[in-house]
Amino acid sequence: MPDKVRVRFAPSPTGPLHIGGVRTALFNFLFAKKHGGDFILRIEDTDQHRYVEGAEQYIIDALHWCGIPYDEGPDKEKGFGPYRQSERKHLYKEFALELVKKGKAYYAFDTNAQLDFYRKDHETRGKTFIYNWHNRLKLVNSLSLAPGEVTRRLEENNDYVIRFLSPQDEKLFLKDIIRGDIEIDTNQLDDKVLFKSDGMPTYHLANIVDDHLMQITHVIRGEEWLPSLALHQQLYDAFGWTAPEFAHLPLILKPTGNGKLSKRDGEKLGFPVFPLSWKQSIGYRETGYFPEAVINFLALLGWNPGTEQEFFRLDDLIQAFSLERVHKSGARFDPEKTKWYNQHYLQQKSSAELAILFMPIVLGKVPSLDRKKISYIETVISLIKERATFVSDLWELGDYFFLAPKAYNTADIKKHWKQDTSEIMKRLANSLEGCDNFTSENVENVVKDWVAKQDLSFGKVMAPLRLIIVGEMKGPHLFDIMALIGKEETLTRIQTAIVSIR
RNA sequence: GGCCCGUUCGUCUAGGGGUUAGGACGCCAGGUUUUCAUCCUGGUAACAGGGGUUCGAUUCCCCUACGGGCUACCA
Repeated sequence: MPDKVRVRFAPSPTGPLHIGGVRTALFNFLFAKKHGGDFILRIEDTDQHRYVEGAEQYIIDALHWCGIPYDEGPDKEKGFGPYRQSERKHLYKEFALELVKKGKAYYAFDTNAQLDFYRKDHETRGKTFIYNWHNRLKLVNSLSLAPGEVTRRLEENNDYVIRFLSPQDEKLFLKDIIRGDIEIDTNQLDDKVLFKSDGMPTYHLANIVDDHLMQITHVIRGEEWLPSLALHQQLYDAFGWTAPEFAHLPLILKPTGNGKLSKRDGEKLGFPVFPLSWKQSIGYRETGYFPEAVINFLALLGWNPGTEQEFFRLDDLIQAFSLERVHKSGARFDPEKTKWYNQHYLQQKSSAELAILFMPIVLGKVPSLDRKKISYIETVISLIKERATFVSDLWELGDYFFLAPKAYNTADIKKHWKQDTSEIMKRLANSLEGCDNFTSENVENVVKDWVAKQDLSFGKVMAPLRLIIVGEMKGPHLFDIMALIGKEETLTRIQTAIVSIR
């Protein structure tokens, strides 16, 4: 690789970036950083009709949250800008005209209505209408019209588009880093519109011009672009430019059913497809996923290092990444594995980090809680975090550290609360009363000594005691819980239970 | 329909002419535990089918099937 590697992520601001787009951005970023190159964000907003307010900012925010920084972009001018195609509008027409001059493209005056008619008509006859060599002379364009007529139409400001003149009977040999060699017969290709009647370029033209001007060395994009590769290669050739190398990424497929993952699957199947929330659709961030988990999961979807390593942080990915190890086939999205990754990264975080994230949730449930009790929350988290996948799980897992049980699990009562249990608990409470230094160890000793003297089994005492303190048969070491909520609260809970159970 | 790309456990995947086809998620079972979970151990489960090539094919080639993408003055 002689030149400095420069790659770009070029989303269209037609809505929120979805998880497939994030992965495309990620792979671009990884490739750039692996080779010490630059990663560029370019906004492809050439379609004014589909422009969605806020989408561009969403893309920027999403990349930021994911931890995928770009070296150049709309808000990071580095001499190759502007990075928004709408602001580069003035550039494209002369390039389109250059191709017309070279005989590589031509004017076409067909109206949408005419074209629609041809398409529908062909369809009803079981055929496909393709605007190319076999019918372009029967259509309304500068190839079929007399030169004077073309000039007249242009002078009268008739609507026109500029189409690429796709060659006849040629074989194209294309190269893709992931897929290898691809052979295409140009007779199958259509004369794609390069320049629209609204004065804007189409994706194809703008893309090639900008990639060239921005000195992009590698184009890494989704597989949906593979059919356009032939056109793009021909465009580079027509301009006399050296084409970048191409890599087409396999698509991310729906977890179940057919087709690629779509924006609607999230709501239907109950998992996020967007990094951040967008209107009604909840995002990964808001669901409680850590960006590390999302990145790790996404990286392993369609790529793997060839080792058995499963956990990668961004820096590890940069080290290990290579396009050669990207798969050819589409990968089904698996929400379960994403959760597993999140659980892993949650475990990696310290109780102090988690306490900061958990605090607002606790405050929401117990508004009266002393904000200074962050160290208490930290201790709680250290006891329960190993069973959590999300920060939000922490409440369900440890609510009894903050509030006395409102009810007791009926199945557990049936199983563990016998005739004499109330009496036993009453006596246990008495002996606990005498425990002055209420630490986990001391409480444990007191209870054990007491049990030994009573001719009772330890289990027969512990089960109902857990029911009293927690409300059901769950949670960490019971004496840790008792010590943490304190002697007074422990005794209160025992009293409450004796009165309310049976 | 046409064109292009693909196909290893349910899912993500390793592997690659001779392997007991490996790992991970999930699921199941056992162990640990005062409970639940964690954790540990084990188990379940795959080379789409048919032809070649070859001493030998899951691996290479062809066909079929299936899956995916594209087929706009959208990107």
